[in-house]
Amino acid sequence: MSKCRINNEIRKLRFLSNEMTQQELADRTGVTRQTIVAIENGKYSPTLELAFRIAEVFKLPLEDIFTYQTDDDGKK
Amino acid sequence: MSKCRINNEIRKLRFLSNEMTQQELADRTGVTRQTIVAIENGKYSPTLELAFRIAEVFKLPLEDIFTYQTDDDGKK
DNA sequence: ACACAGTGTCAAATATTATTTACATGAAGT
DNA sequence: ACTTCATGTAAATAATATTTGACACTGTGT
Repeated sequence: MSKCRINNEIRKLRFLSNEMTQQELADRTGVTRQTIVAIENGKYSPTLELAFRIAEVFKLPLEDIFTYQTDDDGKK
Repeated sequence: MSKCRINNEIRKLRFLSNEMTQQELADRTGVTRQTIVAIENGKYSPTLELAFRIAEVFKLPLEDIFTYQTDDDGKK
């Protein structure tokens, strides 16, 4: 198919949320800090469930945090 | 925390999409039919990546297909 | 009766993601 | 210099998602 990737705004959103630390986001989503680090840095993408929990912390729709990039998405 | 679950409208959407079969959705998302069955029937939730691919097939935002139910979600 | 398409399920194997533990760096404060 | 805090990384392990292959059930058509 295509090399589609998932980007996320977690790091940005942490800082906009009163500079929330990785540890706090980890606590609030029920995972370890290392998991947050891995996701922020694109090591792998989270399960749908974790993605929803993160979205909930920031009180944003999931797609405001994670974006899926397709090839035909014509971004220049 | 809470027993939060992820529901999906895949089965419904397949029928609304010209009665697409599980096999066709599987082909279009690059997974096996068993994976689609398991997700439709709530055996487990897909990875974020697969969720995005499914959303793409139906040309709908991810959150129109998968919904996360929280305890405090809109309950009075 | 027979074949076939669509679906459900099950078990075992593989792939991917999550967790733990531990160590490292830089910035800020004492 | 020393400590604390936030962050990055790596390896081993646990947990979950996905695949493979098989078999069964129902409805439809021949």
